[in-house]
Amino acid sequence: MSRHILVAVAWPYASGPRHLGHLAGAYLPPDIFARYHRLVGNKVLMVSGSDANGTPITVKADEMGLTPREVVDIFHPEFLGYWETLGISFDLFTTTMTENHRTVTQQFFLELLEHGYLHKKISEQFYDPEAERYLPDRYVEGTCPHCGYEHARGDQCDNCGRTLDAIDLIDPRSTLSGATPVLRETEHYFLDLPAFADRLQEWLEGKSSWRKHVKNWALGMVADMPERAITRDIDWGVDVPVDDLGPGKKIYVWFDAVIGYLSAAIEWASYTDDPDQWKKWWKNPEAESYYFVGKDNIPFHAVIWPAMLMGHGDLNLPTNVPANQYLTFRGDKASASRGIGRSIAWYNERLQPDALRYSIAAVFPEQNDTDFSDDEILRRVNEELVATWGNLVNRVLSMSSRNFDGLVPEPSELAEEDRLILALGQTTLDAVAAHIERVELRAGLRSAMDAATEVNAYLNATEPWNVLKEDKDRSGTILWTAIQTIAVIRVALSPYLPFSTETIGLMLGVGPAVEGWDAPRIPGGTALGVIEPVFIKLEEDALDEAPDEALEVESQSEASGSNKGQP
RNA sequence: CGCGGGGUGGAGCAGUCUGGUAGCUCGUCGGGCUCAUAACCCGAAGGUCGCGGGUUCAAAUCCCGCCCCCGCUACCA
Repeated sequence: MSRHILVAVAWPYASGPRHLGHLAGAYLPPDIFARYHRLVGNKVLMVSGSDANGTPITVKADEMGLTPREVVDIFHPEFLGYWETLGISFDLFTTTMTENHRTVTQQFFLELLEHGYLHKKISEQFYDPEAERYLPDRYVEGTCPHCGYEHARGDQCDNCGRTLDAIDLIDPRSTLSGATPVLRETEHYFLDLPAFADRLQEWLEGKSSWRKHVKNWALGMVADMPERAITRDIDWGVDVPVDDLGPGKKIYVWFDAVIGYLSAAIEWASYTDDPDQWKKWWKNPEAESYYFVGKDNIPFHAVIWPAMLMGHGDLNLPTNVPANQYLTFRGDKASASRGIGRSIAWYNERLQPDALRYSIAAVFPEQNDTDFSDDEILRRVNEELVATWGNLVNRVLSMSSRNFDGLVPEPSELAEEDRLILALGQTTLDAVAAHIERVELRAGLRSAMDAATEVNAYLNATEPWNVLKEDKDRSGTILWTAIQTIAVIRVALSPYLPFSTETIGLMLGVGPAVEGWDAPRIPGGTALGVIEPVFIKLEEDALDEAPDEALEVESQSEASGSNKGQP
């Protein structure tokens, strides 16, 4: 029976290029997960979009001398380019600037208001009398109350690293005008999170399959939650749908960003011939939803968004939030100034998409921060992808093609060793499926690659190239067996490596598409395609950059913004 | 300060819940093979499992204390 699966992907801020950390944390995992489920026959809806609101966008706009909308118009297309090149298979990648998103957000707000979960509260916030506007924390600078550092930002002190409250700064200054900001009372709507504490706790404790760091962090947070402001004194964002706060208020970005998962599903459905079908993923209690985010976003997706959904009612809560930890580049000194700032686009220009997908998926930081470097990419690609899998395909198919008239050999009687390796195919599919179902994507990839190693060993043991000289039938049987197994491993790897999957399908004579999550049979006599190496072996200096280029990348990274995925 | 996660052979990770001679991928060294993108296969060396106590016949695994790293809502990967 086919399941409905919502694959919700963290919304990247359209404030700068994305880098490999984002890819590993939030974008590649959901694609692998979604591709697998589509092959199994489940109904997948995978949505996300550019987050167009929020301080990072306005900061960036001020920096570039553009309007926030113009900033989004620069980076949103860049993101679309990443997904296209890397095959990240969104059903919809929209933005939070759409009329639809505005409407859905406002309706959500009104629903919570009606249910009594939103309260107005007056608080104090810094106001810049010269610029005539309220200041977000990071627009305020002053002396750190903890260490005395004179240029601490309102949200954090760069010297001692402590998280600050702007109000605690000594001798505060506005970074906009230099003026001394004054505290002003301002009224805002707050989400009554404490009202959900008990329900959240009960709900979270039932999540036995969640990753430990996600569940425990969420549970720890539930124990002591303050009410949380959902409006702000800013002029860029979604309008508050009630007018009793007075002018100059917008919905706070984190509130509208998570609603994007819902609004994007609704927008997607509006383009189909059944505009109501988003409900199959959101209102059908059997439907599942998986939220792919970085670890910094756990509070929003494992606690606050579920609370909002509970308050709204009639919408599905997350099935799982398989948040990844961080991919770090610290270990490689040379990369400290390069790898971090490099955009996904930079790597796309230098690597085959599947090579990048492979090297990242092999090190997904699923349990803890994982260190990564350009050397690691080269190694993973050359020693694992090219040598083990690419070479297996190449050695088997070129031998078959050359000695059997470009056809898949006809098998004769199977030996025990052949049956064993054929059985490996189904075992591998089952193992990979089990891992992906549990969102253990790295382990799933490992299982598939292990199968490739076993086939290589089978070939070394059976030596079809020698057998060929005395017993062509036997040699053909061995090659037929290897081809069947390659065909299965191709299926198992297809969620990870969609591009080479197509290439290999053409070589195998079965066409580019994978039909389903099961072992295909390729009959003897099938015409093989043109056989050539699938993956390009990388030169050692493939990721070294030219000197002049370095400067450009450096400045780009300076300008580049939040690399956080999310609200 | 507090909360969560982590600290395992040269690198990256699994194992910790359900104590019982420390495992995987890569690298290194040696061997085999030669169909294949100098690719593939086999074997070996290499770890007092962050530190110090404790429980136990037995601890990477349970308990206590300490140290270090990452994150905790925005430009930090």
